[in-house]
This record gives sequence, structure tokens and C-alpha cells, in this order.
Amino acid sequence: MRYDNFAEIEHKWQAKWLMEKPYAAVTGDARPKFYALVEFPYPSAQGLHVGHPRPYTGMDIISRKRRKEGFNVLFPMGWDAFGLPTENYAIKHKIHPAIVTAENVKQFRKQLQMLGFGFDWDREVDTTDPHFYKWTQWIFLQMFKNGLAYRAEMPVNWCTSCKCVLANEEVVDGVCERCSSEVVRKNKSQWMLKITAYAQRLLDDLADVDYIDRVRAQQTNWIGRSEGMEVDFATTEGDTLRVFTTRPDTLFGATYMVVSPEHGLLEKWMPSLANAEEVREYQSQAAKKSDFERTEMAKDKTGVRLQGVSAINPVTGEEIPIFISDYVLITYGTGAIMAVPGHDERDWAFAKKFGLPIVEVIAGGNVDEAAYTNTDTGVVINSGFLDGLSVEDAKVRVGQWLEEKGLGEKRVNFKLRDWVFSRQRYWGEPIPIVLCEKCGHVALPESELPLLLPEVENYETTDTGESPLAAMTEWISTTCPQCGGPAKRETDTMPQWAGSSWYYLRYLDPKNAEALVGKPAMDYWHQVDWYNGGMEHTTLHLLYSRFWHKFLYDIGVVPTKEPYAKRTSHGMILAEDGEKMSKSRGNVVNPNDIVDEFGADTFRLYIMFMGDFEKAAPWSSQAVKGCKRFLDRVWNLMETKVPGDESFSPEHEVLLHQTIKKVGEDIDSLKFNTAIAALMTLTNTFSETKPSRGDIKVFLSLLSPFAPHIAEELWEIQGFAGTAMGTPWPQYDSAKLVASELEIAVQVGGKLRATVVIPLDAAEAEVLEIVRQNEKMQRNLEGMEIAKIIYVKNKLMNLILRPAGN
RNA sequence: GCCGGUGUGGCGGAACAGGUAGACGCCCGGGACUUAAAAUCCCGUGGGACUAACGUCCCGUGCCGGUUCGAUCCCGGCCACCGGCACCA
Repeated sequence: MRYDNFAEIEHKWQAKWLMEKPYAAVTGDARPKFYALVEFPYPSAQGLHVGHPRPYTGMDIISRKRRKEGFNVLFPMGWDAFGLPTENYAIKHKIHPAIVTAENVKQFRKQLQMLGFGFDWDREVDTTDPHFYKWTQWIFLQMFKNGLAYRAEMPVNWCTSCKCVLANEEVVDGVCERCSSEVVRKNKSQWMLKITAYAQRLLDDLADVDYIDRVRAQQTNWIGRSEGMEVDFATTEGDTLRVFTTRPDTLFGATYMVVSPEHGLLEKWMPSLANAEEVREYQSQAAKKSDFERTEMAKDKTGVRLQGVSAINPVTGEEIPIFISDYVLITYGTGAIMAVPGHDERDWAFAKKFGLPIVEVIAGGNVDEAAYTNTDTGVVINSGFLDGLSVEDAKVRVGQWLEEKGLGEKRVNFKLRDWVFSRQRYWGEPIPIVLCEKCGHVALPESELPLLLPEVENYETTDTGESPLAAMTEWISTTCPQCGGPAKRETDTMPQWAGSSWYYLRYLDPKNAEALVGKPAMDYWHQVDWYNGGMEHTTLHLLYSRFWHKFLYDIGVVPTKEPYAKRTSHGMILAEDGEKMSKSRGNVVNPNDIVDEFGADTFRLYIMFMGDFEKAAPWSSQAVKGCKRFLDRVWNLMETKVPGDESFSPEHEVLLHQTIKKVGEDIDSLKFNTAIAALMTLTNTFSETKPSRGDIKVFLSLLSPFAPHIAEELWEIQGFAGTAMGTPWPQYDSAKLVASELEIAVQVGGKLRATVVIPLDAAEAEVLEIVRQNEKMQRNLEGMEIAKIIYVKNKLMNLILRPAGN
């Protein structure tokens, strides 16, 4: 019989699980705790897509194994529901985003339950729920009070036709995604969060967490710490032009300087510039460029030389030209650089283009051909008192010299920038701040939280680029909490990243009205043990939430410095054609179709079996069948009760122990594909020699994390005690992992020539004797003598031969 | 341009830590069952040469070289593809 009544069986168990709540996490339980987390989804109108369940299934399998190992597991789910698509849908269909969200959430929840995930549904959170965002606002207020939230002028993308602020995502090829009109950069005063204050700690504490290498590397590079010096250059206008450099050792080679188009000194110099017009034109061109264009990897360097102002190289005393160019960014360092074309590739390219002198100050390369950037072996030349020093020594020496003269100081710089926290949008958390004419920006009292989103007529940004909330005159007008005078509410809202920066904490105590998390829950769970999520969230979400967590640690809300003890990542599921699945390409696979045709267990097995969990893998509608056939075979073998005791059959004993070991280790290292392959291998041998009752029991116990419905059904049919999911994870006996005899390879000069069967752990002499008896080897050995034997126990014997008798 | 990753049969992918390359699955071919088909079960399945056959040998993990008794794995140099990017001084 095939396993064709899967729909009925899966519904039966899902209904039972909803009733009996076997996945409920118990705060304060005596068992050791294990908090498994997956990134909560954005509930879009399209519903669940086959990409979502891949990480959920992976962590579900791990959670189920941990439960069987005796852990009190917390595996929660929720909704990251604020955001653009819902807002755009609301604008288009004139439906309140809250209603759209509720419908989408309902659909997502139903689909997730259909897949049999062991989420604790009593802990569901929703970032758009005022009971939740009350605490998002609360955290913002604490940051404001601690000086981590501040106002700054920042450029935004402005669509000249829609007259609204666009997210980077809405700017496609420099034009508005919706109307294809020109997008320009416009400065706007915005709320910023000072993540840079935590840069060093975000970097240092990576040492204390278990993140996979590529996540750690990406975070490290994003934070981008570099040690160098700030050096002051005098100018012919009598100012000081300060630069940051990591290579003060090359100071003698600095033949020109470059400032960013936004540099503050430019305005002051303007009257002295012979080509002020040209400079202004360059500035306005640079300002027009979107972030995307400006950072696009221009092959050609552009720039304008300032005519009438130059700088003095402090060590050579030479006058050197100053340029303005957009390859220098105002947001990094001091917004100005000293250019050393001999030893920096970008400076070299720029110098070649503008015909500037290139001076070699580190020996070892040929600066006429290319910049020489090797710092390890180079020796300093053409550099006065630095001549003959290594790069490293020269850095120290010139540093001392600059410090003595008061011309420079040591400085650590980070690439990491502060976080622009304002959005001119409706569907986000209102920022709980009022602007008082007398007192300035004032925090709302905590007693007034949550500050609810008001009902508005229109969800679109206003013509002036303000949030839709700006049109709510009644809501805006308020009184200052500090002086009681007239004041206005902040009308910007928070970005989608806000709620997701702390949601994992709310799962610990989701219904607490008095605190973000109550003390008992915080003390018991304290940290996520294992967080799996996409690589695309490595630099933004993951870093933002680490930042918020550290802040909460500093103000005594959480007991740990880091939110996640362990972070792993999964690969994307691609469409059958190897391309990304997307609605526009029309290649999206809907999980509902697969579940209808094959069942949830087959679906779960396939997305885990399809390839390496950590790498991208294309969908195959053909290959799904293989997993269904596997379950058919399992069903066929076990659908009638097998009598007997619960011991292993002698024929399968070794393989069973091997499989227990393999499946267990593979789950813990995310190798779900090979774990399933091992279960398939076991099933194949069961087809040859029927499994005993004991064999079946262990098999179902191993299968249950992957395919929980069929495992429970067969468990019930066999009449085993309890449930498959509740039965302890099987243990293997190391002594029984290997048979008494095994086959090893015999090589001659490293090439396979034969295989022989030897007793386990046989000694070299014994194996050699067996090899000499082997017919094939006798042919190989004829007329030869053995010069050398390499024997690897239980693996192979490699013989090095030479002609006999010489 | 920079950073990160990946290249293994017709396909998805295995191969602990340098030790029998291709587990497991898909596709495909042959057979059994069937009036027939589907489903199922059994057998075969990296390429090539030789053999009536049992078999035997050669080649083979993107390319070129190196280390080693032995390399998909380590080292050097290329090529291709994928992903990310904030030209980071």
C-alpha cells in the first residue's frame, strides 16, 4: 500500500498538537533550556513561498531533536509586519494596513501550521500590535535619554514627480520605481541612532559568540576598524585641512589632496577660487547622484582642481594641489584625504588621469607601472628622516614626529555609520517625541506609551516630503511634557528594522503588560542559543539587534552582552531554472501545491534533502517524488503491527548504530541532506531483510524530527508507548558501530589495484599476508619486491614496488 | 574595482581530519507484473579501450603547475559563474 491517506493523517496530528500543545515552552522548568530562533517573516499578501520553510524546517528538526534529548525548548514564531509592501497595498486598494496585515498573518499562520512546525503558538508576537510596539517606543526613549538618538541632516531619495521620499529599494537605476521619473538627493533632518558608539564592542564581542565564519567575516568587514592617524595640512588660505590616513609612513609621497564635494572648507575658499563656477557645478552634479550612482564603481575618476588654494605637505614643505572629487566620501574619516599615488591604487589612477606627480616612497615596486601596495617587505625611501625604515617602523617614527609638532594624532576609524532611523511613512511605529518651541525635542512620558498610530485619510507621503501623519493636525498638536506649552508631535515613523531589533526578547514573556520582559523569564531564558537566518541580514538586522541588545544590557534590562550565542545561515531556494524565484519571473513554487499533492512530510523531507542547507539549491518538481517514494516504502514496511520485543535484529544492528550516530551528528551540523540519505539507506536494507519491532521503533524515533506526522501515525499503529516525538533520542553503542570484518583498499604506488577483506583492527603483518594471498596482487607482485609499505589501519595498504633482485 | 562564496556524472548532490571519487535521490535504459497504461518491484547507469564471456586496463573532481607513497581536499598561478558592496584613504 502506498501512503496515500497522508492528508487525513496530517490533519489528525496537527489538530491534536494544537489542542495538546506538546511544543509549549515552560518558563522556569527544571530541564535545561534551549532557545531556537528563526527570522520571523514579513507577512506579505503573496503568502508563504517555498523559500520560507527551509530555515524553519531546519530549526524545527533541531528543536525536535533537542526536545527528545531532554531540553525545555523555546521555538517561537511571529510577524515582522510593519513595512512598505503592506503600505503600498493599502494605498492602492484603500484598505487600512492593519486590516491587510491581519489577513496576511492569518494566511501565513495557516500555512505554517499546515507544515507541522513545532512552534509555541501561545508566544506569537506581531510588531504592529500596540502591546508590542509600546516597548519598541520605550527602547527608543531610553536611547534618546542616553544620548544615542539624535537629529542630523541626511540625504533622502526624492522623486521629483511623486513628490515623495523613496527607500533605496524603490530607486531602480536612478529613477523612481513607480513613475520612472528622476530621483534626486534632498537633505532632510532625520533621527539617527548612534550605533558607532558601540562599534568597538560590536567587533570585540564577536570573539564571545559562535557565528559561522562567513557571518563573522562580513560583520567584521562591515564594522571596518582601521588604525591610522589624523594629520593636519596647512593651506595657503591659512586654514588647517585635516585628513585621516592609515599610511602616515607615506607622507613624503603625498603629492596632492582630495576633499569630498560636501567638505565644509569649500564654502570658505569659494571667493578665492578662480574656478568657483566649475567647483559649484561639480558639487551640484555630485549632489544629484543617488547613493547608488555615486558609489557605483566608476571606472573613470572625476574631479576638479581648486585653482587658488593649495596645501602644504608638512614634511616636505612643498605646496601641493587640492582637488574635489566624489570618490572621497564626507561620511568616512574627515571627508578629505592626502593622496599618495605611488602606493594607493585609486590615487594612482587619479594621478595618471590628471597628470600629477607620482613619487616612490616605498621601494620594491615600479610606480610608473602601478601603485605598489605591499606593506610587508617594503623599505621607505625618498623620505628624509624615515629613509631605510620598514613600513611598520616608519609609521611609529612619523607618528611621534607629528605628535611632537602637534600636527597629528593617532586615531581609530570605523566604516560603520550611524543608523538613519526616520521614515516619512505611515506604517511604522510613531516616534514618541514632541517638539516644543521652548524646550526643543522632548521625550513623551513613558506613561503615555504606546503612542498609537492615528487613523489617517491617506497613507501617502505629503507633497513636502513629510510623513502622512503630518496631515493630522489634531493629532500633531499637543502640549510639551516638560513646560506644558504648545508642542508638536514627531510625524516620522520608525523603520522596519526597529521591531526586529528586539523581537526575540518579547517571545520570552509576550503578554507582559508591565515590562518588556519579566524578570523570571529573562533570568531563565537569558539568550538565544541558536539563531538561523539569511546571509542578507548579516550586516543590517543582525548588527542592529546586537547593538540594541548591548544597549539594553548597559541599562540593565538584559543579563547578557550578546543576544545570540550561535548564528548559522541557510542558502536560497532557486527556481527550477536556477534563477531567483520572483513574482515577476512567474517561477514561484507555492508550498500549498506541494502539500496538496504529496503531503507536508514529503515537502519537509524534500526541502531538507534537496541539497546542502547552507548553499543555494534549485527546486526540482521531479525530485520531490523521490521523497514521497521513500515515505511510501516506509509506510509499506510498517503499516501493520510487527510483533516481538523491542530489541534490534542481528542483521541490522550495526547499520542501526551507524545510522543513529550519523543522523544525530548530521542534524547538529546542519547536514540534513545526508541524514535523510542515511535513513533512506536503512529503509533500503529493511526492504531486503524485514525490520524487527525494535528496528522500527528506533527508525521512527529518528524519522520523527523530519517527518513528524507519519512517524506519530506509525508509532501509534505499532502500539509503542507514548509518542515518537516524546521518546528520548536513541543512543548508539560505539562498540557496535563496526562489523568484525571489513574491506580495505590495496594500492601499488598510490593506485588502486585490489580490495581485500580483513579482520577489524588487523595488524600490518596480518594484512600483508592477506594481500600476498590475493590473486590480483600476486600478479602485481610478480618479479617485484616491496620497497615500502604504507598501512593505514582499517583503511588501506599502499605498496611501493621495485624490480626484484637489483 | 573591492569583499565573500562556488566549480565533482545527463541533473541535485556525497566523500570524517590528505587514504577505494560519485553515497542518497532524480532522470534515463532493460526486465517482471498487467489486455494495456499508470503505480510498484528487480537489474543497469562517469567516459573510453580490449574481451565470446568472467573480466582487464586507461582517463576522470574548472584549467596549468607544485608538495606527497597517495590530492576533490594542501600550496602557487589562472579561468568561469554566483552573491554582497558604503570607491573606506
